[in-house]
Amino acid sequence: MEIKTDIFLGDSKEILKSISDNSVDLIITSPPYADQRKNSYGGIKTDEYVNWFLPISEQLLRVLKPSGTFILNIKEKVVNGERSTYVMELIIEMRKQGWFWTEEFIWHKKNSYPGKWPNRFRDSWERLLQFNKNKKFNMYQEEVMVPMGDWAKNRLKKLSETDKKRDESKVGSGFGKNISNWLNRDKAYPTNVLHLATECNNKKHSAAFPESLPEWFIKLFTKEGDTVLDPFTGSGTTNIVAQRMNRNSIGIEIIEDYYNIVKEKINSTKYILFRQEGKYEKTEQKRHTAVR
Amino acid sequence: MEIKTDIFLGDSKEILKSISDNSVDLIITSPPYADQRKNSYGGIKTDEYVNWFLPISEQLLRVLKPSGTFILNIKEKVVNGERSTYVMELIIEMRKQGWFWTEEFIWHKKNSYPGKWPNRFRDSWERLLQFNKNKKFNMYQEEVMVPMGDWAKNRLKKLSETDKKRDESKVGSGFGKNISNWLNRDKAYPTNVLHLATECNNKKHSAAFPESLPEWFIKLFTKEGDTVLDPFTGSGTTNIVAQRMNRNSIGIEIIEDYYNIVKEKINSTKYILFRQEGKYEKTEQKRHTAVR
DNA sequence: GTTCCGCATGAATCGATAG
DNA sequence: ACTATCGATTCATGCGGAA
Repeated sequence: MEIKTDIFLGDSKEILKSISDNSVDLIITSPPYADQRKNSYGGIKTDEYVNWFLPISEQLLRVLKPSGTFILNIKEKVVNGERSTYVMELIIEMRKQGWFWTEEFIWHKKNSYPGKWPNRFRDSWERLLQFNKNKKFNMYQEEVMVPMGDWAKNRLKKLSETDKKRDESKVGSGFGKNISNWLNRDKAYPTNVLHLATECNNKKHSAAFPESLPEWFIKLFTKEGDTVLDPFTGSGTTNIVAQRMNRNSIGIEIIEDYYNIVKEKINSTKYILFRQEGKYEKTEQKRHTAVR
Repeated sequence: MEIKTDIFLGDSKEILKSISDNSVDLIITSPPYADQRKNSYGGIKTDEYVNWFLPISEQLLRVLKPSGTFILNIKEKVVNGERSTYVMELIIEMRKQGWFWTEEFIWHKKNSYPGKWPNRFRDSWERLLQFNKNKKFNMYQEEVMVPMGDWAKNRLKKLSETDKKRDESKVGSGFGKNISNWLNRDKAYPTNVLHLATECNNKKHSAAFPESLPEWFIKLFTKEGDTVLDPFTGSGTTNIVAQRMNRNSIGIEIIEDYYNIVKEKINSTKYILFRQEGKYEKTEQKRHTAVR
């Protein structure tokens, strides 16, 4: 099997035009959030955000397969003591474009940014908006089943054994990091609230989401050999995870420095022999118990 | 001190007109959600929901004190495989009325309703929208502080004691837990994600939220002697909790059966002995941690 | 090799200060 | 008056170094 990973340098709005209709199984991205500051990464102003994004979502609608899914990670900023409404306006406008707004997952960021203010608490969650092209779409729910039981106890177990599991933590994380418990035969379907910590290590790109986030959705909405697209690929997390999980992927990045970083980290083609596929199976313990 | 609890029978839109301007410190309510079925409780149709609610929120804006807060518990239903957009439209329209949309808390329902669907997971969260009349409002953050979640330091110390404390720890965000064991210096401010279970005892009113929900917001946004309003009081949870916490409260319910149930459960006046106002302010925090 | 502890830092926000 | 910049605040997490 041959897995292709294509990273493009340029503006998504333009680059997307070169991608075929109905060719992508999953789009997952975390676009630059609206920001009033001018010099920040991709700083689109709040009141321009919807108009900036709509031409891109129009292209995304075109390239997505009818059975595909679009996951949009976004959160509105506080402006003048108030939450902005551009995300809500965006949802409403995207529906007019033809998107179905199927679901809103919540990403609960367990380690949110600290701070103390007189009128609000720390912001500890982000939206993961699920859009679809049709009401019927591919969803492999069994791939992301979680062990039954009290979530609180589970989390505590994980935390007390964090040190032991340090090495496995990056590979395994479906919901969090506890892989050893996956041998339990009693499993349940997850809910639409995801508990993941942000990765606060030395990424050069400030806005990377944790690998477990794209990993979870790639498991849920694609199978091996499918194609994943991230039109704001940043440090390339989506593409790296996709390649590791034997999915073809496309990444687009407008900033040359990030583009170069990603190009260095990823080979454009990954050849999988039978042996290597077996190796992947061993690393991803969850797949063993999942129903194909 | 005398605490008054007034329950009214009738339509909120009308009853609210009898309440004075700028007289309420906190409005917290869980209105009937939109529903396509006609015979369900308060079944307002999806596409009529915003127009149905706006006259009520207009009255709420009038009766709320400038320093007050409005907490709206709501979640959009799935209609034809899609999330409805009426909540977002409502937020946008309420801002036009003059409300500030300060924040959106997430209520993570740890024990969400069971079920399995081919195209979605269990819905395990609801919105708690915070609206304000001014950008400055009363907020008593210390009242809802939670124990520090730094288990790393305590991991392998005092295992037995730690285990006991863990159940009350950060995962619960202070809901339904015994706060008396907390030490002041071990506390942290909470985030905008609230973790609490729905109460699954068979209330006659189907849409009751758990007592810990209004309790948390009453602690956060009011002090003793303040006034709390629930324009859709249902089984009276908000008023019962408010009275127990020595807050005046107003409840409005349109369905006579519920109204009667609440009237039976609550005395309209509660007299509190031996309260010294002067001492109260300084010892407020200790009192709360001691009593609860 | 494991366990323990210190520390940097992360899609933040407000309010004060400077231009 | 209005905008741009900066410091203070604050805590879960994972990494690195030490025991």
